[in-house]
Amino acid sequence: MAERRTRADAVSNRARIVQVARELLTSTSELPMNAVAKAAGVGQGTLYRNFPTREALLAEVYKADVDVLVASAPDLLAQHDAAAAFRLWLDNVADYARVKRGVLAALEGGELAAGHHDPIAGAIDRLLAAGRDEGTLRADVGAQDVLLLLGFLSRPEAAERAHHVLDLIFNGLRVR
Amino acid sequence: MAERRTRADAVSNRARIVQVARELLTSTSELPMNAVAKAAGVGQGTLYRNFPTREALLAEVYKADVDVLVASAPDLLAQHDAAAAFRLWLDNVADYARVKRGVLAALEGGELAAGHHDPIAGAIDRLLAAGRDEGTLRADVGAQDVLLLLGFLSRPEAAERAHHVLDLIFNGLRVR
DNA sequence: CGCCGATCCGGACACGTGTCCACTTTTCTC
DNA sequence: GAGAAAAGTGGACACGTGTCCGGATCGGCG
Repeated sequence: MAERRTRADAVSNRARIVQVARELLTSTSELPMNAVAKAAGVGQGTLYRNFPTREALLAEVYKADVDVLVASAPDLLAQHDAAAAFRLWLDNVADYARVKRGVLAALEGGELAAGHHDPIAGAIDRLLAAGRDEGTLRADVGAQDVLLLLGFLSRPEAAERAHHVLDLIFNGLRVR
Repeated sequence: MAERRTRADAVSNRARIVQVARELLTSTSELPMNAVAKAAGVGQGTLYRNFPTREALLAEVYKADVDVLVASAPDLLAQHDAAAAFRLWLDNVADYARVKRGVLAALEGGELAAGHHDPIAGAIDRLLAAGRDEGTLRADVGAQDVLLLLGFLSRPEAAERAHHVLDLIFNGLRVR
């Protein structure tokens, strides 16, 4: 029995990778995986074992930001009716997206896998449920749908039209 | 003056590339550029000069399909009111997207460049304009917005929810 | 017909991604 | 503390993308 604990060097390696990635992202928005590996002083194998995809790494780097975003949902719900809260939350997402494309990439890697269940999806679910109870948002909408619609934010040309398109999306989610 | 005409071999090469690409796509949905080059018996340079991006190549391959899609817009408008026509057209897009992801990729490469002006955008503009005149579709929507929203179709997990999400989008574009 | 220069060819390169596995290091056990 | 097994390492590889440029090739012209 007695599960072996994870090796000390493994932990520090993982931490150093995230650290290095964060630093690299301050200078450019590029994030070559092999550069991360080299800068962190680890091999490609180590990097990819810790973070199978670039998204996984970005998710870790921007975890804090994502957490703020997720946490803002209940706050908004406390201060506004569900529809307004939802609308405001969408704007928050857009703002984050504009500053750091990475946040977007992170949430796009959305875990469809079992157990893990994406916190962003959770936040959206909350907002949708509130709107549903309130009778202002369509009942046939799931977080998955919203995530799909929000995907446009990752396109580079979306920046300017973002808020307008969000308007259209929001309009479509309201009950008629 | 007297513009030199394009060399005969250049023309045949271009044609052969498209031909080969089409054949490769019948077996798999993958389309490695270097494989195309090799199969067509040309160098990478030649391939990339003719089609700078994979999307450009796909656009050429699926040109016929896209043309059908574009041509269907006026037909639908002739037989239905603008809102219905638009809704039906969106379904057409989704159907094409499901069968051939390539069509999607093709239209996503949407020429923002001058002069060329994307035929798909043209079709959308027509539909939108009709809806605007009719008073059933929002006046503040551009083809660009619709294209952005339609982007979700290229995500692999969109397949099942596609029609539902299109419903939401359509709902958002209607006047309230 | 044959030359000349514009045009086009095509493969070598530089680079990034992601996988694989022989080897090293760490932890546990005694 | 010593030994062994497990856990982790890291760099070589295979592959795909896209660029670049020396040289072959074609079309125009005398």
